[in-house]
Amino acid sequence: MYVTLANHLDEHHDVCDIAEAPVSQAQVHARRAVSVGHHLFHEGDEAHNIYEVASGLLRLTRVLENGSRQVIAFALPGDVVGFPDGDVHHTDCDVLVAGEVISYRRQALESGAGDPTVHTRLLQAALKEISGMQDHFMMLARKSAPEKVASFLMVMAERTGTFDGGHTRIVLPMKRSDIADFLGLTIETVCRAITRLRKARIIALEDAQTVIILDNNRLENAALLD
Amino acid sequence: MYVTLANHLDEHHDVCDIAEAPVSQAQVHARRAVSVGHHLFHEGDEAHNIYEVASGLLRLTRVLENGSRQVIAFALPGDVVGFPDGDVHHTDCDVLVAGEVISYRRQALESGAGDPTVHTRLLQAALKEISGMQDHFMMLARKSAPEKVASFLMVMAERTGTFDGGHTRIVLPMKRSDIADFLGLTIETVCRAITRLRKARIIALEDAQTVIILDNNRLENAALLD
DNA sequence: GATACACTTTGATACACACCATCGAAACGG
DNA sequence: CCGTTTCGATGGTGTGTATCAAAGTGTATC
Repeated sequence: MYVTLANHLDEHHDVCDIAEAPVSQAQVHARRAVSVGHHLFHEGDEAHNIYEVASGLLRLTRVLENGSRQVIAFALPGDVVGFPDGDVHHTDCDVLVAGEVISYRRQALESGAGDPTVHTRLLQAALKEISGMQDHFMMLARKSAPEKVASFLMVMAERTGTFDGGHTRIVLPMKRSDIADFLGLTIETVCRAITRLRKARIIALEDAQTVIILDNNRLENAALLD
Repeated sequence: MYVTLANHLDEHHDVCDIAEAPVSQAQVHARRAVSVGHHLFHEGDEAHNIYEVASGLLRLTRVLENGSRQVIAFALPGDVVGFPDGDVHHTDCDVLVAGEVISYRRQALESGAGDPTVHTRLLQAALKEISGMQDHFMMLARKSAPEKVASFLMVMAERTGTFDGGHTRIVLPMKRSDIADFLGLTIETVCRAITRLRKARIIALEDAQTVIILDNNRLENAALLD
């Protein structure tokens, strides 16, 4: 199963290792709390920092001329966001779930002169991002609506799911409109896909934000509904 | 107008500057001719090199479990391809138009220890790639078929177009199926979109591969056809 | 507890695009 | 020269998803 969200770094390399590692260069990075609704940066802002999510959930968005919005990615703990294009950020980034981020100076990525560990780490994050986005291409271009929603749930389960009585429980902190804008669908289509998964007893909803995966296998091949 | 193909490097910094620059590190890069049909790498291959296109046209593809193919990008002169995910390539890459590529050792990107000029250049190419792919997201997810085709023609015109009696001429070396797989459409839909643009006198076809842009303005807002 | 608002869900309809089939043109090989 | 193949273009049909509309659910406010 490939990852369609922004990519997590090597899981064996815990975020805290970095955040609390001895600082070899002054001002290389700093941990910082962020609250819901706060914008880390806007599209067009000069890019001073790159951020690694320590906890919480970020949303990266972009707006088309016609006003339609695309959610580029949801950034979960371990993800790195804010890779600049030239000198500026090319997406908006705001906070959906409060948490902490580690900010790195842009130079930590762009120059090999600083801490080589951080440099390599950020670089690998950028490369993983490219790979993950290519996966996302496949999904946007080639999957049906139910397949997209099922894939999304699978990825969220893999990354944020908790076990609970033999089943996996997922919390979806984002709104249906965010999911729709992430998958290239409408809100209604997302709802319907979820409803059909529910009626097929593949998933169950505790509430609108909380999904229980009842049948992982069928969720994987969720193209064949009804 | 944003770029939906793989991203060109700074145009003022000609490819040849690098290719023929004094080599400060042995084995840093090598120029090499590639012929039509040749594969530079396959998905899953161990990634030894990163390639910059000097001339010709490359195609990056990926295949879904169900067999459907996605063209991730067409790589034109100035583009860099083959950014690894971990140790392996995550796309296929083959040659659509013969030309020359400059191959760099993967270390030239991943380690800051080598030639810093090359390192920075490859890194910036990777960052531009991320930005360009985000643009491509917008197109795949949010644009209609005619808009996608029009955008594609605009980008090709911008990058490869030649002027000819007041109009821009574009050569499309790839097949309709490649364009379709790039845009997330079917061959038929691409053909029909082109036909409608032609009947609306926005473009003209010299032959199937050669497009003349008759009305740039209307091509930009090509949602409103008929 | 009543009202208001935001969000989710469900229903009905329309249409864009996929799918299937056909045909013409060009390229190729015997 | 003519069969074969490949590619592009076009027509007809079906369906998945967008769109429009409205009801349902939860949460905050007074």
